Amino acid sequence: MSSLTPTARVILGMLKLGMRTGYDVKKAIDTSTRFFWTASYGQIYPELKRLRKAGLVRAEAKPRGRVKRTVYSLTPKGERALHEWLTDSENVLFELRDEGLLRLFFGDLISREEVLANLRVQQQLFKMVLARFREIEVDARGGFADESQRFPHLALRYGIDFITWSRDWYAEAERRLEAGEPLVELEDGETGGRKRGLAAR
Amino acid sequence: MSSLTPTARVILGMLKLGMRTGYDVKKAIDTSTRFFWTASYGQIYPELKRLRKAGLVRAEAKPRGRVKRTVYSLTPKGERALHEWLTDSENVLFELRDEGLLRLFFGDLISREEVLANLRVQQQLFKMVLARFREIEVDARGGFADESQRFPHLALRYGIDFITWSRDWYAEAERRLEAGEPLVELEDGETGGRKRGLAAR
DNA sequence: GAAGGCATGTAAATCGTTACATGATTTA
DNA sequence: TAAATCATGTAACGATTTACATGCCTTC
Repeated sequence: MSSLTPTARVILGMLKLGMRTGYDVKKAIDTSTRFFWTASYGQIYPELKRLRKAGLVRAEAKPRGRVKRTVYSLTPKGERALHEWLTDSENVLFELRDEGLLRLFFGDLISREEVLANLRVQQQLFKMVLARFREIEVDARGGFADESQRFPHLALRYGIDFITWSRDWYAEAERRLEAGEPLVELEDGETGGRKRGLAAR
Repeated sequence: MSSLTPTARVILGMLKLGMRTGYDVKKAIDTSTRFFWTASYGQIYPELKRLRKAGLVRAEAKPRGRVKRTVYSLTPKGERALHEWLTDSENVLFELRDEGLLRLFFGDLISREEVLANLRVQQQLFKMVLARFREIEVDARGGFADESQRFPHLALRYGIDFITWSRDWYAEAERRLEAGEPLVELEDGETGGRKRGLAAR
């Protein structure tokens, strides 16, 4: 099992992808993994120091003019730890915290109109997120999206596709609630009977 | 804006849905919102005490035999706070932490075979999650799924549909990587040109 | 009589955000 | 010359998990 802290995982990867300073790493996170893996300065700088003490990264003072600046890179030990984590399939962390869904869960406690309003607000939020994603996708041409770095783009695609799917799911839920149709379809049998999800198309 | 802590939100809702003890609330969370909203005993019991001090819930000692037992219910103030939160559209919390995606993001740092292995492991995990979800959906007949409580079932449906979608997305990514096809399709124009997501069907 | 479920709690550790502080360099 | 960006860091607070501790009641 990998013993890297959550923040260490993204730091080591970003350093390997060419980021050099803590500031760089933070910027890269904010423009790429932010949707599914965040980290703040309050995590990054202390973690870089821990990683240095543990011998996974080396630090070099590389001031730019009079500005102090520390450039980090992976040690062989850090390379090994990164590769080990990337190919380890135990306990893959997956956490979701979705307040919109929690509200939907409690939909029976408010009026139909209030639920409809919530469903519409959610769709608006998804549309705003999508707009931001699309900007990033265009910007990214200069950043990660060259031949040797296809996967950052693929992960971004997952984000766009997921939010699109989710927006459509909410739209369908709204439509059904408005039309007075059953919210969830009845099961067909256990086997083979491909269960049509609410937003299946 | 709602000032309820994350744990308070789910506790108040669960009490309103009929849960009575801290233990009940925990069990309800574990069998229903766990996928998108968790809470541990270490959160729930202290939070119940805070809510009582704040006057949002009342606590009655209702021992069962010799076992001490505290039964909670909402005060009018608690009802108001719950309703306010359920209909408040500011700052809707959405957080995702997905290690599988982070690994995919760093796919350029490992071999094609290793990426394929990761994609397959992810699909297996999704299938296991789906199996658990389906059990819950069947069990839930006795719990939430009566006429007056349709929305818990709908939220569960979202979970099932989402994981199903995600599994399919990973399957398509695997297929493309195996076939040597481009991982992300090129854009067609800005307008109207319905961008086909990787796993669109 | 053993196992599992009901029930309540705390302590320690970890994880993470937010707000603050500082100052140089580059660009408009 | 003002604003944005580069760059590093800390302190306080808040959220959360894990592990531990306890003991009764119900079902097999």
